[in-house]
Amino acid sequence: MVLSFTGEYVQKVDGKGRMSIPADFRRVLESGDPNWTDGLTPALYLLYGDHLREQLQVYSVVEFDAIAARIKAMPLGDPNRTRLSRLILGQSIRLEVDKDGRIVMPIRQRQKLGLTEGEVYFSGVGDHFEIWKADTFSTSVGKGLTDWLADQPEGFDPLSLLGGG
Amino acid sequence: MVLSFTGEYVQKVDGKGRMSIPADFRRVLESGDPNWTDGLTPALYLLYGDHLREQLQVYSVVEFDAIAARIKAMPLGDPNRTRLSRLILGQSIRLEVDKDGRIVMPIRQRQKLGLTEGEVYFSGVGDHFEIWKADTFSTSVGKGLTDWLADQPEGFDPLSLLGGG
DNA sequence: TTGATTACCATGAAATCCCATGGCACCAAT
DNA sequence: ATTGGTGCCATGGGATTTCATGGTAATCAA
Repeated sequence: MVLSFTGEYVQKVDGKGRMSIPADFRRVLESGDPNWTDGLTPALYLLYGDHLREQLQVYSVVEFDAIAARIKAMPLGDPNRTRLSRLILGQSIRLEVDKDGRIVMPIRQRQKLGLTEGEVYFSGVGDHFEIWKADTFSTSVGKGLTDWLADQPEGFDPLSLLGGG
Repeated sequence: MVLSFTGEYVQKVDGKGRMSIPADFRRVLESGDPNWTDGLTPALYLLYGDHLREQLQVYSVVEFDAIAARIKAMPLGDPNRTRLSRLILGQSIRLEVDKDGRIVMPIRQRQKLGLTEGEVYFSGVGDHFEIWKADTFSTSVGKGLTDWLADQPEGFDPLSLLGGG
């Protein structure tokens, strides 16, 4: 059974860069780590490529491996393969969740979010989740979404945006 | 468990050509060296063939052996076998990581990167990693990538370049 | 001998481990 | 319903180890 990341959470980051991974997300990471068994802690892949502006992304091991395999399946000379290799493989780190349920995010990645310590915002997006500086998300992204909603007609259902069906 | 090389790191090279292999990469090299056990130091293969312009490549022992085996499996008369032999087998050196986690890169290979001492950039690419002169990478390759990203539409996700599913 | 290479130590910073605490939710028994 | 666990969760502090790096001594080669 493949679990998916849903929900949003705010956690603290201390001076060492430690942050608790929301328990619900840990369950998903565990289910997505082939090497995980009860009692162990799961691994994850933290993406920080240049295509990500103010956020980082986290994938489970199986999801990341699947992406890596698809990159590897592209023709060797393809410039897009090179770009993807640099952005996805080159700009990501494998991290282990520690036994207290935390990861230590390196200083470089924290700086990309615009913080060394403080609060981060986690947002589940199905096959991965995003990490934002809490301030950044609430003032820019969250704001943008509520503004957009305000422009929609009364009784608007976002599910109407679904294609196909 | 086969680990893969991910992430990017900048390290210093001193006048003797010594450079630390990023700790994460050492873990991958260890897992890819059949002769490695706890307490020992792993070996690696440094490729500097003429097909590599301003970079060098490093493969773990198992990965390199696999490539070597595929070359040997080609027909003896095949001119491509000869070419591959020269570029991959002929233009590579086996090195041992020392107990401080460093390798000594010979002067010839450093010169190929355009440096004798200074800073080098490591970039993980899955089954191997690349070594660049730090300046070269940031001004040419890194620059090219960010320029390309700037040309993409707002909210562009590089994963959309993946083929198949 | 002399220059180059290799092995061995030293150090500050950073990362990791281990333990401790308070809070909240869930369950059971009164 | 109230009380008292029991356990997981988020968070903090201190001690310990690892990393990256520089320096010095020993070894090797010509």
